[in-house]
Amino acid sequence: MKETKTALVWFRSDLRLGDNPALDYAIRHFDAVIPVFIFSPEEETPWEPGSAARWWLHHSLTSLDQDLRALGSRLVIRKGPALKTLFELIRGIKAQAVFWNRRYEPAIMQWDEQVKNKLSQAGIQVQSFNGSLLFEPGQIKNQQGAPYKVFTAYWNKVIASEPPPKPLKAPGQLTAPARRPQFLEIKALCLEPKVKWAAGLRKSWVPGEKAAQKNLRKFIASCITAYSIERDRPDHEGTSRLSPYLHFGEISPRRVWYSVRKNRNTIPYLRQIVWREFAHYLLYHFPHTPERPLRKEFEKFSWKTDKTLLKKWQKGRTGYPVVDAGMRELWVTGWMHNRVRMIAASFLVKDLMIPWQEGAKWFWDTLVDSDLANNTLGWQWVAGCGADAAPFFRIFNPVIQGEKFDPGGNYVRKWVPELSRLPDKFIHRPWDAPKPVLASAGLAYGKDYPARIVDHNASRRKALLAYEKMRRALLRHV
DNA sequence: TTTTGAGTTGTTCGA
DNA sequence: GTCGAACAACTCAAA
Repeated sequence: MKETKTALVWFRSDLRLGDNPALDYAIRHFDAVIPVFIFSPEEETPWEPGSAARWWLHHSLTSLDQDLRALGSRLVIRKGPALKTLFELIRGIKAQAVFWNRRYEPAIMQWDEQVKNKLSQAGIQVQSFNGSLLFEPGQIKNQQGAPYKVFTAYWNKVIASEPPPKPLKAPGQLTAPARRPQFLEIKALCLEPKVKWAAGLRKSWVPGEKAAQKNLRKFIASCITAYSIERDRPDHEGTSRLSPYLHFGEISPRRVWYSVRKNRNTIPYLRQIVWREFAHYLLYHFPHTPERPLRKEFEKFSWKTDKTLLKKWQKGRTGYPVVDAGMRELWVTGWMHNRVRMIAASFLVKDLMIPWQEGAKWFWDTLVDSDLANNTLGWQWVAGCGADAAPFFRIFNPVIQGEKFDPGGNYVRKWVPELSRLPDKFIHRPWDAPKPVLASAGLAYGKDYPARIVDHNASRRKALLAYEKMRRALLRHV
């Protein structure tokens, strides 16, 4: 009798069955395939999944397990360390091979290298695949052979290159091995928060591959052509909201790429998908950037550490309605509209002059889509210290931004209900509202809703001065 | 090697 | 109300 060939497929940030290169390869070359997920946050420090991401992961694993059951399989859940666990599984079921889709975070890539070497040395067949990016980050270079630091140049290169591989079909069935290894219940990973805090997340999201596909279809059918304008409106549903699904790999960027029919109207959205790509590319080539600025001169910037102000920002009590709305949306739903992310981030970095790393940490813990590459790029972009960043003197005015992108104030009214009865004219500047207006809106200004914690005009000037100082110091050095 | 043109998302000021 | 320039040079990438 012929020996049964068994392979492990190690699931990580690719919690899907469709367009999953590692799974596809294993099924085509092996008799039995065992899907495995190993939870080992200690191998991701200091960027282990935050609270919101853990909640998402719990439900995403549940969904993946359900989809696997429909194919006659189950997801084998274990706790790390990854290498040790893989060896245990291999011995237990006599597997000959391990396959996985790569992650591109610097620390994880180092672990992967080790895992690959040790497994190979033990005579196990090992192969990793690209399941989460359109292009291999190492392969795109400018004419000088160096990595791009300007998005448009990167974009031009990408669209002039060979298109990414077409997405792979999901398997129709999965042959289980004769003996299944022991596994944990998903609950045993303790991913769900103990406090009731997850209610807002549950109300806002349905994690999982099916939901991801449904959302993509819906977005393409109804929003994508108006995306370039509507994406800036936090009071409308103009974005795809695919970020958490992309982060956990519940949908692949290749699927998105090929589902979007390319014409003039859809380019703005594809550009965003390529921005995600660019973020991973930069993290790959500049692995220190989650902690330190890409532009070195910013290490000399005179940031302020003020725990009280940071807390007020985190809680959405800055006194600037659009900033507070965003921070509260984040806290309740685990997500914030991108336009508002920029406004809120600019406020932290420039109005409060608190280091961008503090903001990045808070976002990391509270976002369901927290992604090291995207989060790093976003914060460094706002702070002016990253690739292709906004110049530092470009400072968002929270009132103007609010009036421009939430003109009816509906976004603010939704998330800052104590302001909801203010007329449009004052919804983004309650400090200007005359007493009778406040009274008829039922608002005790400074009590129900906080007075501004800083004056934007003054803090803007201070930030510009600090920037000027940093530049001068740099020039003296040269 | 040198030159040239361009660079996600802004605000303010003055004409 | 609308428009263009200034902000402040600098770095990047291609020719």
